[in-house]
Amino acid sequence: MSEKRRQLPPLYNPHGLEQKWYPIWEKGGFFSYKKAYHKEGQPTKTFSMVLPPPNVTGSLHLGHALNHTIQDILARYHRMKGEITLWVPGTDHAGIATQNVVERQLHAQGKSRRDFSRQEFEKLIWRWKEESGGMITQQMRLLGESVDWDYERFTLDEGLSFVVRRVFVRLYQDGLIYRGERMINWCPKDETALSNIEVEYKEVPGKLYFVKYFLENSDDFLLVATTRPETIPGDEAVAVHPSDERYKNFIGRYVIHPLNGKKIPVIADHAVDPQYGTGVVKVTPAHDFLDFEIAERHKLPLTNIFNEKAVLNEKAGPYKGLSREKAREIIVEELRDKGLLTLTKDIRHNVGHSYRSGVAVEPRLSLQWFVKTKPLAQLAIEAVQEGKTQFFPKRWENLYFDWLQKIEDWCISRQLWWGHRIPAFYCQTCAAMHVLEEDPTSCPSCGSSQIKQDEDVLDTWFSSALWPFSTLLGKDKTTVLCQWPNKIPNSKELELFYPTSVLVTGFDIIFFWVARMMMMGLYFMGDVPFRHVYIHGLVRDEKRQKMSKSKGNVVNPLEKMEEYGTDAFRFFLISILPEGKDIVYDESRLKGYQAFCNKIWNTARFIWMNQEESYRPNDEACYELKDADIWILERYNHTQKMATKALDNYRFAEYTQLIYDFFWKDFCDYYVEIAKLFLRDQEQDTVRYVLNRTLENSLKLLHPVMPFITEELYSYWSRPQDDLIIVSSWPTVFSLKEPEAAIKRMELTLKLTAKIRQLRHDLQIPPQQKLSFGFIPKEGYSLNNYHKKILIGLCKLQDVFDSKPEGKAIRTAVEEGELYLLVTKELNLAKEKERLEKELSHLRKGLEHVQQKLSNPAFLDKAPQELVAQEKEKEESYLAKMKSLEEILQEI
RNA sequence: GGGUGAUUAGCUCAGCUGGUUAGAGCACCUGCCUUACAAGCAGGGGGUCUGAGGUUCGAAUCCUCAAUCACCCA
Repeated sequence: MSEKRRQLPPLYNPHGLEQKWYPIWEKGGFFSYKKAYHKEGQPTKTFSMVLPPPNVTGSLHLGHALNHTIQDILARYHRMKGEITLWVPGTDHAGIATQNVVERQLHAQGKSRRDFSRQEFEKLIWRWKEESGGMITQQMRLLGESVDWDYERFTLDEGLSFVVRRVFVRLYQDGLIYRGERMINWCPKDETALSNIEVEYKEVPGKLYFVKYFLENSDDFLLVATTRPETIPGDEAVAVHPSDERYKNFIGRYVIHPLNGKKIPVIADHAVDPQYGTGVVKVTPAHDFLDFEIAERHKLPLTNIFNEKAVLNEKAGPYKGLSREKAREIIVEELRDKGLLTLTKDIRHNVGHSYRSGVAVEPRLSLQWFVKTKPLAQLAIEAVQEGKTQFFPKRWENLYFDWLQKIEDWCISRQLWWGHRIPAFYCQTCAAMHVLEEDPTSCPSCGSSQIKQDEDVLDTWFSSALWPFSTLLGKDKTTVLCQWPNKIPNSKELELFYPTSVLVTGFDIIFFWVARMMMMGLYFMGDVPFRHVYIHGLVRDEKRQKMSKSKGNVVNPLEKMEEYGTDAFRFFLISILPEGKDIVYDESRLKGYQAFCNKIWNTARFIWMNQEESYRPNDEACYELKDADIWILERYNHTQKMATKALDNYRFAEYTQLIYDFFWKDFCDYYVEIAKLFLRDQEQDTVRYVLNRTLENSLKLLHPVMPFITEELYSYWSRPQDDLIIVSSWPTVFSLKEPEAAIKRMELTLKLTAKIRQLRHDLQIPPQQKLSFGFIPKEGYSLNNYHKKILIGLCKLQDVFDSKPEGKAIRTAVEEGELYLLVTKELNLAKEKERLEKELSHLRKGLEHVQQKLSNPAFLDKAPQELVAQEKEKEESYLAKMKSLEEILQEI
């Protein structure tokens, strides 16, 4: 029989594995649920996820890498468990971000989008999208994501766009979408409305200006405190708190506007904070949320003095054409000249900024579209309260409830050209407005052909909110039309996979996305969009700072994958993932997991070096398992159970930790070392079987987090071509008949191993020098030749005797018996003595601890009897150990 | 101002329903190129679990207060 053995290089090289395996998986249809669906016939259990769609403009950052790896673990795990698994990928058109990219390009050519028609500009963006939009999906392949590319979606696909339109029309018909003139947050840079949650409040330095407003026909004045003097041209009143004694007499009188001399009233309103500034505020109804409310109550005129770029307009009179910053300078100057500015005070205050552009938002009165969110929010709250959707970790539910309970109407119109255009049509002839699923050719009211579609597009998050079902309805309008919302016939995917099993996302978009998907899913599908929501934290740098391009502390995952290998990188991300907290990026651990990959590689290498290439572990053969075999299989069983449980509970770091410990410590450090002793003996078949099976099952346990190396090594066993680890079944436990006695013997062997190694080190006996030990076990313990062979092998011994060896011997304390080292020459015992004394004091402390408990009558009385018995046992064991230690110390 | 979370070894973190002599990785120290792996092997040091009270037979774990830090909302 010619022995052909597989030769592997001694250093694991991850490069090339991604490129090798990913196309095999993708082209082979292994990511497609249909493979399992057709195999199994009628599905028993399904598993589905939708990927949070990244911006089509974006590239893979660390946050994506983490988020996607978590999902890939889940997808691969459930697929291996035999569940019909669908993971839907896709990208988001990202209104402002994408439009900005193309506008920047135009700007570089000295142009703006206004130099083009809307259609031309849209074409430019589409062209850009086709050219560069696929970058992130290519990067996702590098990460190994097992998404079903057949279901790849883009939020502006025909089908998805049609779903958006149908949803819009329906919500409008149901009175849940309306158009109205309201105060909204306006971004002067992008020249569009934003929703409330797209505004970030940042504490910035500012000034509080104290300005005199003289009373009509009087030398008396009210001192108004304001942070925004540039809005003074829009003032329509000054206001005080109704019960503020200082100003009671002024209510109902008039003051003279400090700039234009207009007469404006002094009003009383509860919204005024008497503690703020002087307790007198100016009211600028069109430029402040609070002032707008006050103005509504007091029927004040709304004077809008800014244009869409936050430049003062003709209503501001002489200040027309000034930017808000310039206007502030000039107005402050003018007030100072007039002697009306009495004081300025440096303060720090919160100013809203656009989360996209970063510029200060301008509260602005304008005509916009809104979703009436209260009724929808109620559905979303109840669904979570009833447990239809569960958050992991659970505490995130509080944040979700909080937000939904105080939710305000959602401004969904954006003054952009890139996105889903609002399907509202205005008749130029009869002024009627129609909201329609299909573009009309004439006005449904008067028949006029003079109709115009609304210029605005929808907030990108509006389409994202539909993602869990819009993606399952088909890419084209026709498939959507025949499937939804008509219940029959329904889409097969919708039936199989909605509600999706779990949504994986960061806490920062619970409001933006999770809550809104809940609202839309419940309203349109009658069920929650996902059963579970797994929330993970943000990745931060070593100093716990958020990573951002401007800080220059971004870590590029692709570089790290290149440097350390994708599997190591994935394992790293998951290992440092704390439950529901932010993640601190610590690269030293990444290096450690690179080493782990190498360890796996070399373990396989070792195993293959010792067997023929054609070797397959045969489950049918009758193996006589020895103690070490039983021990390692039991350790594996334990790991399998715990790791499976960890995955089922979304405890990802625990899952990786368990396998890491098992593989490296139990399997490599002990079992493989033991196996070396038997691989040339009679027992070799058994040992080889256990080595192969343990490795194989470990690879399977590892596959979800380390897909490439596991697939590579799995392929080295001779097996049918289509038998890939990605579609193998999740490993089960070995059935072991009454393994306890074997495990007990094995544990003693390993304990003696540790003891002997410790002694050798303490006595500074070089590793090469062979030693002899005698071990006399207490009753209930025994060592046979098998165990002795292990001891001899692991500890480099000459021999192990069953009695105290002849000649000078040093005794060492072990619970299970007496261990003697045969001394052949003078040894330095100082270090050993020191260690024993330390151990003795340790024991003394432990004993004290136990005796304290046992001397407490309340403990004996109230604690469970088992525990008391346990403590008594402990006490005895302490005493015994101490006694033998003391004896040994005396002997020394 | 309201809320949430954190505080455990030099660093990053486990420790889940109270019962361990408080764990891991990295870093550190000592000794080894033992033919799978020096990206390795063997051994080791290091913590009054932020502080103060309380509940309990028993607290890193539960409660209260305080301190510090972080994040979210206004």
